[in-house]
Amino acid sequence: MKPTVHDIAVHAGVSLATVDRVLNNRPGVRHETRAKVDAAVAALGFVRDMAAANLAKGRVYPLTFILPSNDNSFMRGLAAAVGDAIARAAVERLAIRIIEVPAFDPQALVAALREAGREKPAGIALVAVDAPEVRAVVDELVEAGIPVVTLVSDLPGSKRQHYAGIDNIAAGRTAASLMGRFLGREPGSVAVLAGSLVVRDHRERFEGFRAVMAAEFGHLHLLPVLEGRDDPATAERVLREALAAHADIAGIYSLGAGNRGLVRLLKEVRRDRRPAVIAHELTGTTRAALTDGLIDAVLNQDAGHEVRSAIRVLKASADGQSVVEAQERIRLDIFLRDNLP
Amino acid sequence: MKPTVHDIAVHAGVSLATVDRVLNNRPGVRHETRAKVDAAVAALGFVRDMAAANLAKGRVYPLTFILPSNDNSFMRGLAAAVGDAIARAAVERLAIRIIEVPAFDPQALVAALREAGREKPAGIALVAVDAPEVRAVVDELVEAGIPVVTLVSDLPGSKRQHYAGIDNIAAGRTAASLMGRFLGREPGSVAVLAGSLVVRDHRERFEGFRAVMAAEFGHLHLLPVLEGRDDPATAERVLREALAAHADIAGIYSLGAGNRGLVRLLKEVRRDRRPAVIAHELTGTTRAALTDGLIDAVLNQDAGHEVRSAIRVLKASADGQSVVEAQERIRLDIFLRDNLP
DNA sequence: CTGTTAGCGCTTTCAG
DNA sequence: CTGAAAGCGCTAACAG
Repeated sequence: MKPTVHDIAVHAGVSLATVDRVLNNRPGVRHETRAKVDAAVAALGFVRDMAAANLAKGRVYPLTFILPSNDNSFMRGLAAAVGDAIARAAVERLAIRIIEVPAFDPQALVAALREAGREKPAGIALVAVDAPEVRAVVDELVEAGIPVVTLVSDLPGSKRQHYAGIDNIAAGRTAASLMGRFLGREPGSVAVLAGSLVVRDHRERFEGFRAVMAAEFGHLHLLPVLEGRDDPATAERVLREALAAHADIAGIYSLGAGNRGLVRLLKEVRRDRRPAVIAHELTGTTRAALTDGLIDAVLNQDAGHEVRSAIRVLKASADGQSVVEAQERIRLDIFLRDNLP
Repeated sequence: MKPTVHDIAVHAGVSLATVDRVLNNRPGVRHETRAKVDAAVAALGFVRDMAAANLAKGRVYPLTFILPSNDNSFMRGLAAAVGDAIARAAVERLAIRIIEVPAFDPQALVAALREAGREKPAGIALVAVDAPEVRAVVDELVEAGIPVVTLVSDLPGSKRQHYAGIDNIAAGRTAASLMGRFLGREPGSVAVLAGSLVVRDHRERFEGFRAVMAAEFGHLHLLPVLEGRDDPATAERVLREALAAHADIAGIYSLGAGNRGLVRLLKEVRRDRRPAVIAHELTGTTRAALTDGLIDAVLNQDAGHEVRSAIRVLKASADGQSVVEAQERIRLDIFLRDNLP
């Protein structure tokens, strides 16, 4: 039978209360007593029953999610995933609160983090904006003992516990490999449509894409990055101009959002002259385009998985437990017409 | 505050014991009483605290995994994943038992299922062999109230609760799409290396592959399937013969195991004459070959995810709970050199 | 058929 | 600094 606190108490010759104090590193226990308990724990191979502990404590995990109020399909999906988590909140002892902040606004994010921190939640998840002041507050929070994880967009160099998102450099490299393979040996130009290169994910994707294109597919010419601001209309306009200016565009890599504009444009292109197209995020638009043969591949991150992972990590971190590493690695999904979920 | 059994008891004007009886559909409660309790549950929005219930019951979930004693990398990985689960068994209230059976042997599998069933576990997971007698025992077990899930290889038409594995037809289709794209417009032959077409996964992958090749890439010629018996030496031999017989082989789809033989052979081929190669399962061999540029893409299923999913589903099924559907869909991973984990 | 009572393993007052 | 006792939400005998 698995040993319980009771067994530990007997073995160590102390009371339950003392065992509990030691187990939870609470003050008010003599060094020697502590040692006796530790010895008993080791001797009996005791592992705490977290479920019972949580029951006794009536513990709930107040978690705060800070999400950009960006209105694109992906962010809506992310918000929906958090909503799903809220639906399961009762049974998982969660109390999830969402704070919305304007996108790409470091100041707003800092303010939101401060606000979140004041309520001393069991953990905070945020879609990071890569700015020094954000890094500073995150570090403060972590040092104050509040676990923080970044979601979708990371904050490297900060003290955040974990990043629940894909490797964007690998995503860009993968896109380049696929593009190169799809285009074959004939020369041509490749256009890249980003939201904005001031955003870290987009910059990293481009970086990875550029690197592999240069190293492996020298016969393809990479055009200057087009910035579509994640906005369908803008994306359509800049792409239309690019297509007009460069007759030899054989491929398009859309690494940001706003793919509705891209797809509208693609529909106008004669089927046999359509470029190879790789886009990000499986949404209604990209899924339909994939099915219709307008887009050739979609690189995706699973928002549901990211949110569940963030929650698992925050919970575990809140009570000093470890996680199944492999389970928390967010995968880059590659969707073709044939393996749509 | 969340309502508890106590609140229900008061609201319904009955005792705790009666509430418990109703909640667990235990016999010995008058219809009217039952209705009162149900009403109270609905009125107060009561949700049972499974953690507390499990604590009171001292519940553990004895689960039985029936795995083939096949010695290939993938099956070893699967066994390792079950091993990881066993390591976490204590904290998750699991008692996992593994039964090994000879691969592809319906009789042995039937015997193992019978044996597993006699111990009345909380659930059974098996790598199915697609045979009527297996289907029959599985159905018996399910009807006897033991949840059953198939792992990696499904048993369609049976009463199994769930299939924790990839869609193999989609996998084959995806392989074909990639192959077609990789090869471009020039004609050529494509070889398919299977373990054996009597195995359902392999048959389905081939089916999907063939369908897309025929529909989309008519200029490519699909050679008759080679059966390598998931054995490196055999695979190497049959492939070598095929390459000798058909000088125009431009692509190889290896949809089974035994890729060590394939890779050995590929190393002999002059770099500029190397065919496009797509294989299944990310193992040491395929990973290295991917890195070295000998294999172009690897389709993979995450054994760890499959095992964790099977456990979640069995547990949930054992106590009549529902699962997060999206979380239990096993994805087909596509790995290129650039997105290796 | 229904209620009472004593736990499950851990935490938490409140006294010593 | 340490211990005794009550209780988290639920279940399981055992009586009625």
